[in-house]
Amino acid sequence: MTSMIKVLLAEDQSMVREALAALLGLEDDIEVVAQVARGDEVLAAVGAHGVDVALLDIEMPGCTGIAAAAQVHREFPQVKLVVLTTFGRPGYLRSAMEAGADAFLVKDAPAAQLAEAIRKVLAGERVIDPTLAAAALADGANPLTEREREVLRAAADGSTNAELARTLHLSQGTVRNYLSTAIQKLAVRNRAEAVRIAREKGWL
Amino acid sequence: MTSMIKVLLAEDQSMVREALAALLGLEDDIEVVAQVARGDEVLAAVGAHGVDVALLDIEMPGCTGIAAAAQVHREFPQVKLVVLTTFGRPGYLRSAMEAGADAFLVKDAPAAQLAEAIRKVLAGERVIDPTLAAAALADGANPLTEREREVLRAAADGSTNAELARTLHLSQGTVRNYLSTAIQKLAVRNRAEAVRIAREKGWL
DNA sequence: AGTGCCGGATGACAGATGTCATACGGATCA
DNA sequence: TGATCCGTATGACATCTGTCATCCGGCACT
Repeated sequence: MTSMIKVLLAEDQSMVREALAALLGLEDDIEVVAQVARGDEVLAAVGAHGVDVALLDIEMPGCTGIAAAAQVHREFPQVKLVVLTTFGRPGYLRSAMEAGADAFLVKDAPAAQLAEAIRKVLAGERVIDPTLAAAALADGANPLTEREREVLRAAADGSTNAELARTLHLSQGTVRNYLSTAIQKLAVRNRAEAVRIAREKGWL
Repeated sequence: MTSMIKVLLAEDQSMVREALAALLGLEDDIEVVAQVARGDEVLAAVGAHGVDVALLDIEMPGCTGIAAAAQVHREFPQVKLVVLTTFGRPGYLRSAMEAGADAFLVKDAPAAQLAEAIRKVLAGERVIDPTLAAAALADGANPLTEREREVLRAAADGSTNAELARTLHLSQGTVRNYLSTAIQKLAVRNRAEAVRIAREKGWL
Protein backbone atom coordinates (compact mmCIF):
# COMPACT_ATOMS: atom_id res chain seq x y z
CA MET A 1 0.00 0.00 0.00
CA THR A 2 1.18 3.51 -0.71
CA SER A 3 0.48 4.98 2.72
CA MET A 4 -1.31 4.23 5.94
CA ILE A 5 -4.52 5.98 6.95
CA LYS A 6 -3.65 8.20 9.91
CA VAL A 7 -6.33 8.12 12.60
CA LEU A 8 -6.87 10.18 15.74
CA LEU A 9 -8.82 8.50 18.52
CA ALA A 10 -10.75 10.68 20.98
CA GLU A 11 -12.48 8.79 23.81
CA ASP A 12 -12.34 9.46 27.52
CA GLN A 13 -12.40 5.93 28.88
CA SER A 14 -8.81 4.67 28.57
CA MET A 15 -9.74 1.05 28.46
CA VAL A 16 -12.19 1.53 25.63
CA ARG A 17 -9.88 3.92 23.82
CA GLU A 18 -6.91 1.59 23.94
CA ALA A 19 -9.07 -1.37 23.05
CA LEU A 20 -10.34 0.46 19.97
CA ALA A 21 -6.72 1.28 19.12
CA ALA A 22 -5.88 -2.42 19.38
CA LEU A 23 -8.82 -3.22 17.13
CA LEU A 24 -7.76 -0.71 14.49
CA GLY A 25 -4.18 -1.87 14.88
CA LEU A 26 -5.24 -5.21 13.40
CA GLU A 27 -6.05 -3.49 10.10
CA ASP A 28 -2.94 -3.15 8.01
CA ASP A 29 -3.93 0.03 6.20
CA ILE A 30 -4.82 1.95 9.36
CA GLU A 31 -2.50 3.55 11.87
CA VAL A 32 -3.62 5.24 15.10
CA VAL A 33 -1.23 8.19 15.28
CA ALA A 34 -2.75 10.01 18.25
CA GLN A 35 -5.05 9.38 21.19
CA VAL A 36 -6.74 12.01 23.35
CA ALA A 37 -9.11 11.69 26.31
CA ARG A 38 -10.72 15.11 26.18
CA GLY A 39 -12.75 16.97 23.60
CA ASP A 40 -10.74 20.15 23.99
CA GLU A 41 -7.51 18.38 23.04
CA VAL A 42 -8.78 17.18 19.68
CA LEU A 43 -8.07 20.25 17.57
CA ALA A 44 -4.43 20.57 18.64
CA ALA A 45 -3.80 16.86 18.14
CA VAL A 46 -5.30 16.94 14.65
CA GLY A 47 -3.03 19.86 13.78
CA ALA A 48 0.06 18.24 15.26
CA HIS A 49 -0.24 14.86 13.57
CA GLY A 50 -1.69 15.59 10.16
CA VAL A 51 -4.42 13.00 10.60
CA ASP A 52 -6.68 11.80 7.81
CA VAL A 53 -9.60 10.73 9.97
CA ALA A 54 -10.67 11.77 13.48
CA LEU A 55 -12.71 9.23 15.42
CA LEU A 56 -14.67 11.09 18.07
CA ASP A 57 -16.69 9.87 21.02
CA ILE A 58 -19.51 12.28 21.97
CA GLU A 59 -19.47 12.10 25.76
CA MET A 60 -16.12 13.52 26.79
CA PRO A 61 -14.84 16.02 29.36
CA GLY A 62 -13.64 19.37 28.04
CA CYS A 63 -16.08 19.54 25.19
CA THR A 64 -18.31 17.05 23.37
CA GLY A 65 -17.10 15.18 20.33
CA ILE A 66 -19.69 17.08 18.33
CA ALA A 67 -18.26 20.45 19.34
CA ALA A 68 -14.77 19.11 18.60
CA ALA A 69 -15.99 17.95 15.19
CA ALA A 70 -17.25 21.45 14.42
CA GLN A 71 -13.87 22.96 15.35
CA VAL A 72 -11.92 20.48 13.23
CA HIS A 73 -14.32 20.93 10.32
CA ARG A 74 -13.72 24.69 10.41
CA GLU A 75 -9.93 24.59 10.81
CA PHE A 76 -9.07 21.48 8.81
CA PRO A 77 -11.90 20.92 6.34
CA GLN A 78 -10.05 18.08 4.59
CA VAL A 79 -10.02 15.93 7.73
CA LYS A 80 -12.77 13.31 7.74
CA LEU A 81 -14.87 13.03 10.86
CA VAL A 82 -16.34 9.84 12.33
CA VAL A 83 -18.56 10.32 15.36
CA LEU A 84 -18.91 7.30 17.63
CA THR A 85 -21.38 7.14 20.46
CA THR A 86 -22.94 4.91 23.05
CA PHE A 87 -26.36 6.44 22.58
CA GLY A 88 -28.16 6.35 19.26
CA ARG A 89 -30.03 9.55 19.92
CA PRO A 90 -31.63 11.10 16.86
CA GLY A 91 -30.75 14.61 18.04
CA TYR A 92 -27.10 13.65 18.33
CA LEU A 93 -27.07 12.43 14.75
CA ARG A 94 -28.61 15.67 13.59
CA SER A 95 -26.12 17.87 15.45
CA ALA A 96 -23.20 15.69 14.37
CA MET A 97 -24.20 16.12 10.74
CA GLU A 98 -24.61 19.85 11.18
CA ALA A 99 -21.12 19.92 12.73
CA GLY A 100 -19.74 18.40 9.54
CA ALA A 101 -19.43 14.72 10.50
CA ASP A 102 -18.96 12.22 7.67
CA ALA A 103 -20.00 9.15 9.62
CA PHE A 104 -22.11 8.43 12.67
CA LEU A 105 -21.68 5.07 14.40
CA VAL A 106 -23.18 3.63 17.56
CA LYS A 107 -21.01 1.49 19.79
CA ASP A 108 -23.32 -1.47 19.63
CA ALA A 109 -22.81 -1.87 15.90
CA PRO A 110 -20.43 -4.69 14.88
CA ALA A 111 -16.76 -3.81 15.28
CA ALA A 112 -16.07 -4.47 11.61
CA GLN A 113 -18.09 -1.39 10.70
CA LEU A 114 -15.50 0.85 12.30
CA ALA A 115 -12.61 0.18 9.91
CA GLU A 116 -15.11 0.00 7.09
CA ALA A 117 -16.49 3.45 7.96
CA ILE A 118 -12.99 4.89 8.07
CA ARG A 119 -12.25 3.65 4.59
CA LYS A 120 -15.60 4.80 3.27
CA VAL A 121 -15.36 8.37 4.53
CA LEU A 122 -11.90 8.61 3.00
CA ALA A 123 -13.44 7.54 -0.27
CA GLY A 124 -15.88 10.42 0.06
CA GLU A 125 -18.84 8.42 1.24
CA ARG A 126 -21.07 9.15 4.21
CA VAL A 127 -21.88 6.43 6.71
CA ILE A 128 -25.11 6.64 8.67
CA ASP A 129 -27.28 3.98 10.22
CA PRO A 130 -30.50 4.10 8.18
CA THR A 131 -32.75 3.31 11.15
CA LEU A 132 -31.28 6.18 13.10
CA ALA A 133 -31.51 8.50 10.13
CA ALA A 134 -35.20 7.67 9.83
CA ALA A 135 -35.73 8.32 13.53
CA ALA A 136 -33.94 11.64 13.28
CA LEU A 137 -36.16 12.70 10.42
CA ALA A 138 -39.31 11.44 12.09
CA ASP A 139 -38.57 13.33 15.30
CA GLY A 140 -38.10 16.58 13.47
CA ALA A 141 -36.00 19.38 14.83
CA ASN A 142 -35.53 20.22 18.48
CA PRO A 143 -38.64 22.20 19.45
CA LEU A 144 -37.06 23.75 22.54
CA THR A 145 -35.62 27.23 22.59
CA GLU A 146 -32.12 27.78 23.93
CA ARG A 147 -33.44 29.16 27.19
CA GLU A 148 -35.86 26.29 27.67
CA ARG A 149 -33.01 23.85 27.15
CA GLU A 150 -30.88 25.66 29.71
CA VAL A 151 -33.60 25.60 32.32
CA LEU A 152 -34.38 21.95 31.64
CA ARG A 153 -30.70 21.04 31.83
CA ALA A 154 -30.38 22.87 35.15
CA ALA A 155 -33.53 21.21 36.45
CA ALA A 156 -32.22 17.75 35.60
CA ASP A 157 -30.40 17.29 38.91
CA GLY A 158 -33.55 17.81 40.97
CA SER A 159 -33.07 21.49 41.76
CA THR A 160 -36.15 23.29 43.01
CA ASN A 161 -37.66 26.32 41.25
CA ALA A 162 -36.15 28.67 43.82
CA GLU A 163 -32.66 27.26 43.23
CA LEU A 164 -33.09 27.39 39.47
CA ALA A 165 -34.21 31.00 39.70
CA ARG A 166 -31.11 31.85 41.71
CA THR A 167 -28.57 30.06 39.55
CA LEU A 168 -30.10 31.24 36.27
CA HIS A 169 -30.84 34.78 37.47
CA LEU A 170 -34.51 34.54 36.66
CA SER A 171 -37.69 34.98 38.67
CA GLN A 172 -39.31 31.83 40.00
CA GLY A 173 -42.35 32.47 37.87
CA THR A 174 -40.26 32.65 34.72
CA VAL A 175 -38.58 29.38 35.58
CA ARG A 176 -41.98 27.79 35.95
CA ASN A 177 -43.16 29.27 32.68
CA TYR A 178 -40.17 27.86 30.78
CA LEU A 179 -40.59 24.45 32.34
CA SER A 180 -44.29 24.58 31.60
CA THR A 181 -43.80 25.34 27.92
CA ALA A 182 -41.08 22.68 27.66
CA ILE A 183 -43.44 20.17 29.27
CA GLN A 184 -46.12 21.05 26.75
CA LYS A 185 -43.82 20.98 23.74
CA LEU A 186 -42.59 17.54 24.73
CA ALA A 187 -46.15 16.39 25.45
CA VAL A 188 -45.36 15.09 28.94
CA ARG A 189 -46.75 15.74 32.39
CA ASN A 190 -43.91 16.97 34.58
CA ARG A 191 -40.30 18.19 34.52
CA ALA A 192 -38.83 14.77 35.29
CA GLU A 193 -40.45 13.26 32.23
CA ALA A 194 -39.48 16.29 30.19
CA VAL A 195 -35.83 15.82 31.17
CA ARG A 196 -35.98 12.13 30.34
CA ILE A 197 -37.59 12.60 26.93
CA ALA A 198 -35.35 15.49 25.94
CA ARG A 199 -32.32 13.38 26.91
CA GLU A 200 -33.52 10.39 24.93
CA LYS A 201 -33.99 12.49 21.84
CA GLY A 202 -30.61 14.16 22.26
CA TRP A 203 -32.19 17.57 22.68
CA LEU A 204 -30.55 18.59 25.91
CA MET B 1 3.50 -21.71 28.26
CA THR B 2 1.65 -24.79 29.40
CA SER B 3 -1.87 -23.50 28.61
CA MET B 4 -3.69 -20.36 27.68
CA ILE B 5 -5.97 -18.55 30.11
CA LYS B 6 -9.52 -19.04 28.82
CA VAL B 7 -11.58 -15.88 29.09
CA LEU B 8 -15.29 -15.18 28.61
CA LEU B 9 -16.20 -11.64 27.61
CA ALA B 10 -19.66 -10.31 28.52
CA GLU B 11 -20.44 -6.81 27.27
CA ASP B 12 -23.46 -5.59 25.36
CA GLN B 13 -21.88 -3.04 23.04
CA SER B 14 -20.41 -5.08 20.20
CA MET B 15 -17.84 -2.54 19.25
CA VAL B 16 -16.47 -2.30 22.77
CA ARG B 17 -16.68 -6.04 23.28
CA GLU B 18 -14.81 -6.89 20.12
CA ALA B 19 -12.30 -4.14 20.79
CA LEU B 20 -11.61 -5.61 24.22
CA ALA B 21 -11.23 -9.00 22.59
CA ALA B 22 -8.67 -7.51 20.19
CA LEU B 23 -6.85 -5.99 23.14
CA LEU B 24 -6.72 -9.27 25.04
CA GLY B 25 -5.77 -11.05 21.85
CA LEU B 26 -2.48 -9.17 21.91
CA GLU B 27 -1.52 -10.99 25.11
CA ASP B 28 -0.01 -14.34 24.33
CA ASP B 29 -1.12 -16.13 27.47
CA ILE B 30 -4.77 -15.11 27.12
CA GLU B 31 -7.43 -16.50 24.82
CA VAL B 32 -10.96 -15.17 24.51
CA VAL B 33 -12.97 -18.36 24.09
CA ALA B 34 -16.46 -16.90 24.26
CA GLN B 35 -18.29 -13.61 23.88
CA VAL B 36 -21.83 -12.81 25.00
CA ALA B 37 -23.90 -9.64 24.79
CA ARG B 38 -26.43 -10.38 27.53
CA GLY B 39 -26.20 -11.05 31.24
CA ASP B 40 -28.53 -14.02 31.04
CA GLU B 41 -26.27 -15.82 28.56
CA VAL B 42 -23.23 -15.78 30.82
CA LEU B 43 -23.91 -18.87 32.89
CA ALA B 44 -24.49 -21.17 29.93
CA ALA B 45 -21.42 -19.87 28.12
CA VAL B 46 -19.24 -20.40 31.16
CA GLY B 47 -20.47 -23.98 31.42
CA ALA B 48 -20.01 -24.66 27.71
CA HIS B 49 -16.45 -23.39 27.35
CA GLY B 50 -14.77 -24.26 30.64
CA VAL B 51 -13.51 -20.74 31.10
CA ASP B 52 -10.97 -19.74 33.72
CA VAL B 53 -11.98 -16.10 34.01
CA ALA B 54 -15.26 -14.31 33.22
CA LEU B 55 -14.99 -10.64 32.38
CA LEU B 56 -18.36 -9.03 33.06
CA ASP B 57 -19.72 -5.61 32.24
CA ILE B 58 -22.38 -4.45 34.70
CA GLU B 59 -24.87 -2.67 32.46
CA MET B 60 -26.28 -5.37 30.19
CA PRO B 61 -29.70 -6.47 28.97
CA GLY B 62 -31.06 -9.72 30.40
CA CYS B 63 -29.46 -9.35 33.77
CA THR B 64 -26.66 -7.24 35.21
CA GLY B 65 -23.09 -8.45 35.28
CA ILE B 66 -23.34 -8.53 39.06
CA ALA B 67 -26.32 -10.89 38.99
CA ALA B 68 -24.49 -13.01 36.41
CA ALA B 69 -21.43 -13.04 38.68
CA ALA B 70 -23.53 -14.35 41.55
CA GLN B 71 -24.90 -17.17 39.37
CA VAL B 72 -21.47 -18.20 38.13
CA HIS B 73 -20.03 -18.02 41.63
CA ARG B 74 -22.72 -20.40 42.84
CA GLU B 75 -22.54 -22.90 39.97
CA PHE B 76 -18.85 -22.75 39.13
CA PRO B 77 -17.03 -21.52 42.23
CA GLN B 78 -13.60 -22.12 40.70
CA VAL B 79 -14.20 -19.59 37.90
CA LYS B 80 -12.61 -16.22 38.64
CA LEU B 81 -14.79 -13.15 38.16
CA VAL B 82 -13.67 -9.76 36.91
CA VAL B 83 -16.33 -7.04 36.93
CA LEU B 84 -15.77 -4.18 34.53
CA THR B 85 -17.86 -1.03 34.55
CA THR B 86 -18.21 2.45 33.16
CA PHE B 87 -19.33 3.86 36.48
CA GLY B 88 -17.18 3.74 39.56
CA ARG B 89 -20.12 3.62 41.90
CA PRO B 90 -19.30 2.58 45.43
CA GLY B 91 -22.50 0.57 45.76
CA TYR B 92 -21.64 -1.40 42.62
CA LEU B 93 -18.29 -2.36 44.10
CA ARG B 94 -19.98 -3.50 47.26
CA SER B 95 -22.57 -5.64 45.48
CA ALA B 96 -19.97 -7.05 43.10
CA MET B 97 -17.88 -8.19 46.04
CA GLU B 98 -20.91 -9.69 47.74
CA ALA B 99 -21.66 -11.54 44.51
CA GLY B 100 -18.23 -13.13 44.68
CA ALA B 101 -16.22 -10.96 42.27
CA ASP B 102 -12.44 -11.23 42.45
CA ALA B 103 -11.66 -7.98 40.68
CA PHE B 104 -13.48 -4.70 40.06
CA LEU B 105 -12.22 -2.44 37.29
CA VAL B 106 -13.52 0.82 35.89
CA LYS B 107 -13.31 1.42 32.17
CA ASP B 108 -11.31 4.57 32.54
CA ALA B 109 -8.40 2.74 34.10
CA PRO B 110 -5.44 2.09 31.77
CA ALA B 111 -5.97 -0.83 29.42
CA ALA B 112 -2.89 -2.61 30.73
CA GLN B 113 -4.67 -3.22 34.01
CA LEU B 114 -7.11 -5.55 32.32
CA ALA B 115 -4.69 -8.34 31.40
CA GLU B 116 -2.88 -7.72 34.64
CA ALA B 117 -6.08 -8.17 36.64
CA ILE B 118 -6.85 -11.41 34.81
CA ARG B 119 -3.45 -12.84 35.74
CA LYS B 120 -3.74 -11.65 39.32
CA VAL B 121 -7.14 -13.17 40.02
CA LEU B 122 -5.90 -16.46 38.61
CA ALA B 123 -3.03 -16.24 41.07
CA GLY B 124 -5.61 -15.90 43.83
CA GLU B 125 -5.27 -12.16 44.32
CA ARG B 126 -8.09 -9.64 44.49
CA VAL B 127 -7.93 -6.46 42.40
CA ILE B 128 -9.78 -3.40 43.61
CA ASP B 129 -9.15 0.27 43.03
CA PRO B 130 -8.14 1.62 46.47
CA THR B 131 -9.88 4.97 45.96
CA LEU B 132 -13.13 3.26 45.13
CA ALA B 133 -12.76 0.87 48.03
CA ALA B 134 -12.34 3.83 50.37
CA ALA B 135 -15.43 5.50 48.90
CA ALA B 136 -17.45 2.32 49.30
CA LEU B 137 -16.47 2.07 52.94
CA ALA B 138 -17.08 5.77 53.58
CA ASP B 139 -20.57 5.63 52.11
CA GLY B 140 -21.56 2.72 54.29
CA ALA B 141 -24.24 0.29 53.30
CA ASN B 142 -27.33 1.08 51.27
CA PRO B 143 -29.78 2.64 53.76
CA LEU B 144 -32.83 2.01 51.60
CA THR B 145 -35.15 -0.93 52.12
CA GLU B 146 -36.06 -3.14 49.18
CA ARG B 147 -39.48 -1.54 48.87
CA GLU B 148 -38.08 1.99 49.00
CA ARG B 149 -35.64 1.07 46.24
CA GLU B 150 -38.44 -0.34 44.10
CA VAL B 151 -40.57 2.76 44.47
CA LEU B 152 -37.62 5.03 43.77
CA ARG B 153 -36.67 3.01 40.72
CA ALA B 154 -40.24 3.19 39.43
CA ALA B 155 -40.35 6.92 40.12
CA ALA B 156 -37.16 7.54 38.16
CA ASP B 157 -38.93 7.95 34.84
CA GLY B 158 -41.13 10.78 36.07
CA SER B 159 -44.21 8.74 36.92
CA THR B 160 -46.73 10.45 39.16
CA ASN B 161 -47.84 9.12 42.55
CA ALA B 162 -51.11 7.86 41.10
CA GLU B 163 -49.28 5.91 38.39
CA LEU B 164 -46.78 4.50 40.88
CA ALA B 165 -49.62 3.42 43.14
CA ARG B 166 -51.27 1.63 40.24
CA THR B 167 -48.20 -0.15 38.89
CA LEU B 168 -46.91 -1.14 42.34
CA HIS B 169 -50.35 -2.06 43.73
CA LEU B 170 -50.05 0.33 46.64
CA SER B 171 -52.12 3.21 47.91
CA GLN B 172 -51.03 6.69 46.87
CA GLY B 173 -50.34 7.56 50.48
CA THR B 174 -48.01 4.60 50.86
CA VAL B 175 -46.11 5.60 47.76
CA ARG B 176 -45.66 9.06 49.22
CA ASN B 177 -44.54 7.64 52.54
CA TYR B 178 -41.84 5.50 50.91
CA LEU B 179 -40.60 8.35 48.80
CA SER B 180 -40.64 10.60 51.84
CA THR B 181 -38.52 8.24 53.91
CA ALA B 182 -36.15 7.66 51.01
CA ILE B 183 -35.78 11.42 50.59
CA GLN B 184 -34.96 11.75 54.27
CA LYS B 185 -32.53 8.84 54.37
CA LEU B 186 -30.64 10.29 51.42
CA ALA B 187 -30.78 13.77 52.96
CA VAL B 188 -32.19 15.44 49.86
CA ARG B 189 -35.25 17.56 49.18
CA ASN B 190 -37.30 15.80 46.50
CA ARG B 191 -37.68 12.56 44.59
CA ALA B 192 -35.65 13.71 41.61
CA GLU B 193 -32.61 14.39 43.80
CA ALA B 194 -33.21 11.13 45.62
CA VAL B 195 -33.12 9.23 42.33
CA ARG B 196 -29.95 11.00 41.28
CA ILE B 197 -28.08 10.40 44.54
CA ALA B 198 -29.18 6.79 44.83
CA ARG B 199 -28.01 6.22 41.24
CA GLU B 200 -24.65 7.86 41.87
CA LYS B 201 -24.02 5.70 44.87
CA GLY B 202 -25.10 2.56 43.04
CA TRP B 203 -27.99 1.99 45.40
CA LEU B 204 -30.76 1.68 42.88
C1' DA C 1 -46.77 49.19 10.09
C1' DG C 2 -48.25 45.03 11.52
C1' DT C 3 -47.56 40.15 12.99
C1' DG C 4 -45.36 36.84 15.41
C1' DC C 5 -41.68 34.79 18.27
C1' DC C 6 -38.44 35.08 22.10
C1' DG C 7 -36.85 36.46 26.69
C1' DG C 8 -38.70 37.97 30.83
C1' DA C 9 -42.19 38.99 34.43
C1' DT C 10 -46.63 38.91 37.59
C1' DG C 11 -50.71 36.95 39.91
C1' DA C 12 -54.20 33.52 40.67
C1' DC C 13 -55.54 28.97 40.91
C1' DA C 14 -55.72 23.74 41.00
C1' DG C 15 -53.44 19.83 41.68
C1' DA C 16 -49.23 17.18 43.00
C1' DT C 17 -45.82 16.41 46.38
C1' DG C 18 -43.64 16.08 50.91
C1' DT C 19 -44.28 15.79 56.05
C1' DC C 20 -46.09 14.11 60.15
C1' DA C 21 -48.79 11.51 63.51
C1' DT C 22 -50.86 7.40 63.97
C1' DA C 23 -52.27 2.74 63.28
C1' DC C 24 -51.96 -2.56 62.49
C1' DG C 25 -49.91 -7.22 61.46
C1' DG C 26 -45.87 -9.87 60.70
C1' DA C 27 -41.03 -10.90 61.29
C1' DT C 28 -36.83 -10.96 63.91
C1' DC C 29 -34.05 -10.65 67.69
C1' DA C 30 -32.71 -9.99 72.54
C1' DT D 1 -42.18 -11.44 75.95
C1' DG D 2 -41.09 -7.16 74.77
C1' DA D 3 -38.52 -4.15 71.41
C1' DT D 4 -37.69 -3.05 66.87
C1' DC D 5 -38.04 -2.92 62.03
C1' DC D 6 -40.64 -3.52 57.71
C1' DG D 7 -44.70 -3.15 54.75
C1' DT D 8 -48.94 -0.98 54.38
C1' DA D 9 -52.48 2.42 55.19
C1' DT D 10 -55.13 6.90 56.50
C1' DG D 11 -55.92 11.90 57.22
C1' DA D 12 -54.40 16.57 57.72
C1' DC D 13 -51.43 20.03 56.54
C1' DA D 14 -47.98 23.09 54.17
C1' DT D 15 -45.43 23.77 50.29
C1' DC D 16 -44.09 23.03 45.52
C1' DT D 17 -45.34 22.57 40.75
C1' DG D 18 -47.85 23.26 36.56
C1' DT D 19 -51.29 26.15 34.02
C1' DC D 20 -53.23 30.17 32.33
C1' DA D 21 -54.09 34.98 31.27
C1' DT D 22 -51.75 38.97 30.68
C1' DC D 23 -48.21 42.14 30.20
C1' DC D 24 -43.65 44.42 28.34
C1' DG D 25 -39.61 45.26 25.13
C1' DG D 26 -36.88 43.66 21.37
C1' DC D 27 -36.12 41.52 17.05
C1' DA D 28 -37.19 39.57 12.52
C1' DC D 29 -39.94 38.97 8.60
C1' DT D 30 -43.71 40.63 5.25
